[in-house]
Amino acid sequence: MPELPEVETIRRDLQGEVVGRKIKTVEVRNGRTVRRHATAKQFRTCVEGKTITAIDRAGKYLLLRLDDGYTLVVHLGMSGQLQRAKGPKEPKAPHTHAVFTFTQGGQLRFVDPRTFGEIFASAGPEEGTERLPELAHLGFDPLEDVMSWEKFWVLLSSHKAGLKNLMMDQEFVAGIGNMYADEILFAAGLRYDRLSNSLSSQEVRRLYRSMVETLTEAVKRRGSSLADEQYRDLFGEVGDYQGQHQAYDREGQACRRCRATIVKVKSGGRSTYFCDHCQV
DNA sequence: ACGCCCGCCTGTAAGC
DNA sequence: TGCTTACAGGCGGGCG
Repeated sequence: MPELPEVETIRRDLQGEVVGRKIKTVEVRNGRTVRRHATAKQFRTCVEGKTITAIDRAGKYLLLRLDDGYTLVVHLGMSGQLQRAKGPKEPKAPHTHAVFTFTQGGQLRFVDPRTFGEIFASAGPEEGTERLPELAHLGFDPLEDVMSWEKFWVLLSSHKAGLKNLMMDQEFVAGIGNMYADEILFAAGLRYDRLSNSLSSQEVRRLYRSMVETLTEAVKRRGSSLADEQYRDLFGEVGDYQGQHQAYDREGQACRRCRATIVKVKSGGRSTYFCDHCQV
């Protein structure tokens, strides 16, 4: 499932591949992927004929800036992929739901078997504002928005929630999903069910540092591709961070730090992996 | 305010 | 062997 490191990897790929290109046509091939527009035609008029000027990211959202101030927003959901294609003759993968064709040739395709992803165009951001109204609910971005650990402590203690639930809450911090939440909490030596307002200053510092370092390292390795998921970058290549995982998807295996057995529990309907010895 | 559950959706894998 | 069931989870919404 694409989380911040996977989305950031694709953002960097897009920067080199589609910035400066003009969208000639958009083909919408199913009724679920393009959302927040009355009709697919209304969406098409928002993006056709426009040139992509920059690629930004907010949490797990990709933001393709267009030359008239519009933003083309892409969320990959659980199984979404963006694929670069040379042209219309290249065979389309199953579940190809949107195809952007550039005037200079070449295509950008959105493929998404589980259709949890979405695409929409926004007229924003308004002059003088930074954030799209549709994404106003998102919390700070762990890599884009640097903050002091003291400020992080204030934010943490203003909630009384289980640490994992809070780290996955996109309104608190944007971009962390089930997999990286487990990896971050392992690196910090903290259990998933510790209450956010119960941490010592040392634990807060460790959590903040673990969040930034884990995500940074995962970006360096171009994200995680597990056996049961389909994450691929813009060129169809798998990531390289899954081999570095300490907790996620390692039930029954030895903890790489203390050799105790990694435990799997269900929390809020989600699988949670942790070391009962290293994480307190 | 927070935890928890559901529905959405398909591919894979385990179970009978 | 073949069908059924469980699981994977991002996100929004509802409920206690």
